[in-house]
Amino acid sequence: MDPGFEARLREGGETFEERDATLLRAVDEAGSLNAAANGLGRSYARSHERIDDLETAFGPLVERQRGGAGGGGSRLTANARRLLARFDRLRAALTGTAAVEETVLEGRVVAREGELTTVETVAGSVRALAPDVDRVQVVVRADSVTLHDPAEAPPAGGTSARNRFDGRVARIDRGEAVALVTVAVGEGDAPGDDASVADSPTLAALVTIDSVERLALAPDRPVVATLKATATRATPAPDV
Amino acid sequence: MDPGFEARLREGGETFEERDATLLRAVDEAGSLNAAANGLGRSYARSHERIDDLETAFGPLVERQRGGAGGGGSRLTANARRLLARFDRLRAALTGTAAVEETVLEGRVVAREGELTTVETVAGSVRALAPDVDRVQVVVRADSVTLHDPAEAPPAGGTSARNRFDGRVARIDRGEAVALVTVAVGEGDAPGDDASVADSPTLAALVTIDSVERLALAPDRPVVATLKATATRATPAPDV
DNA sequence: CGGAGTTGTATCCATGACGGAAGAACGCGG
DNA sequence: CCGCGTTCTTCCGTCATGGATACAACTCCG
Repeated sequence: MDPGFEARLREGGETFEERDATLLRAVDEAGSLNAAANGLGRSYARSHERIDDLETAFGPLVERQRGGAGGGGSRLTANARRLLARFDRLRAALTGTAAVEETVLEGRVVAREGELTTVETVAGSVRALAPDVDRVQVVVRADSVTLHDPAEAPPAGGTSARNRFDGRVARIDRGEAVALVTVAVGEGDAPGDDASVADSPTLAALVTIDSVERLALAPDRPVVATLKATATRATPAPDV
Repeated sequence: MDPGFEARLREGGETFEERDATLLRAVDEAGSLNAAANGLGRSYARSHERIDDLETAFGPLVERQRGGAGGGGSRLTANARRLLARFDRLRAALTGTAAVEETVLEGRVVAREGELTTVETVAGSVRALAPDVDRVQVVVRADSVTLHDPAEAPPAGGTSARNRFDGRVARIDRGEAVALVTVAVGEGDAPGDDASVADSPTLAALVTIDSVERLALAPDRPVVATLKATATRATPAPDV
């Protein structure tokens, strides 16, 4: 079951989406709306209409010229390029979060100040942004977990990363440039107690290969994981 | 222009989306598919068909019972509840990234190891995940920036947060439980030089009110911002 | 001056999605 | 044994989407 999404930009009742982005890009490459629509296997008339609609909401997108050398053509405006870049950024951000590994911890809310809560989980207590229910799932995205050398871990008061877990490396999955480090964060496990590592809850952290080497990460090495409360979101737990 | 998305879960050619989630939730509340479809203003026949299709891809979702007390009814399976929870987590994660403030820095790629690059920007050099182009926009999400007390900032080698900026607080926008802190990260600005703060590039950081107080953050106070390379994504810059 | 290859604009039509309606099967309760 | 409110199944009308086609307008070029 793989997660996905469809990115959108809304403005003035009109929504710009993937389909529109590919159309604009095709116009940019082909130099004419006709060729673009043709190349995409879409009808010229609809594409033309679509661009008209988009322009009323997002401002001028293509400069059209009819007649002339080669019969004319269309070019993207600077506004259109900015729109495309904005759309790309949104999609990149969403792609990141949709694709990245995540750790899910079930727990219950034990304190709350507005949206900010303290959630008690098997891995200890976590500060997270949570909706107004009692039992929640805390979602920790692997790319939001920072790992530290225990000797040099920042003191609890000196940083805005308010969640801190002492743990030990359980596993390292190396990729090309990044590595997924699984950290056992069982609360009361004594160092050297093998059984506890196998059983304790884990937290996945996505770090660069570089960091793996700088921190000399290896299975069973102690490590400190920190994560920001504002990057930690909770959702209602399923009441099975 | 506000960003948005449509979350999806794909499995076996079928895609589960918002519409389906609301249908399942309505069945859960109403206790019968008939009442659910009716309440949503959707046709029973279509809703029934849709659930059938979803079940062939995602496994059993509703236990149907026809006849009996009250004519029967439908209840969600545990599988359906897990699916809903999974969908909620995805949506929550996407909502977070779509809604959060972001800082965009233009720059050029000066080094690359696979997907991991070093990008030179006005705010200094940043390690980020970037596609294979020369000029990029680096996107830094405010909830991925961690702030530190300069005196207690972790040494560069002892943490997996590989990007580090020394700066000063430019502005603090307090919310209910969180605050958006704008940090001036100009490279060579001398402390006390007011003009440089106004001109230098800024980085937005989303932290809890709590952290604002612990770190005694206030305009013009020095602060260290760190962020992970794996949470920093770049996209091609628009070639205007 | 005509041809070429566009941009505009209008119209037709195939397809799919959806609601509405109608009817059969079901099983508990009165 | 009958009625009720479901779940199932089928058929039809409607609407939105989008391709296909046709045609006028335009302007540079040979």
